[in-house]
Amino acid sequence: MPETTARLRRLIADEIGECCESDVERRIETLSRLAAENADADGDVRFLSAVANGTRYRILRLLAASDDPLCVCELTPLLDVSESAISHALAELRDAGAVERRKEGRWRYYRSTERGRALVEALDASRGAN
Amino acid sequence: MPETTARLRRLIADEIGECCESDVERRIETLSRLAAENADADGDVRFLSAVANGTRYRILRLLAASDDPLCVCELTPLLDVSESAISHALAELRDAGAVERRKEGRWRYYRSTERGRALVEALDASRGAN
DNA sequence: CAGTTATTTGAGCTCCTGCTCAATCGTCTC
DNA sequence: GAGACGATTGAGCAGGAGCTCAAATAACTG
Repeated sequence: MPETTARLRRLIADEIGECCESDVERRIETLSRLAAENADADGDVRFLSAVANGTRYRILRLLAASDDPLCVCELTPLLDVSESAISHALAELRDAGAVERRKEGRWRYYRSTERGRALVEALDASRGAN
Repeated sequence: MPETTARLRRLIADEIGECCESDVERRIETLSRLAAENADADGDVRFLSAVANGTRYRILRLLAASDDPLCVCELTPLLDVSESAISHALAELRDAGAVERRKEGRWRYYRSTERGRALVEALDASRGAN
């Protein structure tokens, strides 16, 4: 990584007049601590990737908004993709921890997790904020 | 859509003993209203897609956590991808409304939007909830 | 236990994503 | 205005995502 810090060094020099190697290192140190605080970046990205898709996001919204859990056959008529696609989608959402499943006879009831609801609420609350 | 409601009909029959066509329609009606309430699904998915990537999510976290806006050259040494990749990433985050830009001489300073911060906070708050 | 029914799983195909490299755009400095 | 500099943009490629179809499970029903 020879060139990655050259510009940063000049930026710091711009800001405080002078800049030696240790100034650069200190700044990088500080910044990298920022993002690390209570983060599980990979887990979060897995969660976000699961939700970042029209079909899956719509499913999550339905489940998050519904008081009682819903079963696959209730989702099917609302989402113009195949039943199979919905099942695949639910599996991904479940892996990611956005959705939970309960078995009951041959029906499977799905509902949103806390985290799923938290995401939907955050998006609703911040809509049009900026 | 010939087959999409057949199972739903049987589910309702399971639940309430009987089920006619209008019961099915009423249920679908109710459910589709659920997800529609204060939603902009496409916009949300665009936003989520922008954030659902290791590089972009790390950038967002850095910007969301930092008190002052950061410039590209401060991000570069923290994110083992090219400067160009970071610029692409920032452009996507900006399009999606997760990040804002301020020009200052030849430097460009980026900071998170309200919405970007809201997302990060929701994820941090719900970590390990389920 | 043979047949339905509700859902899941796997294969496979197409299209989209994320990166790098090279070229370009504005800004500043001499 | 020539050159350096910070950042951006576009082309292009490898690998991943999202869907459908067909086949497999698992549970109930006679």
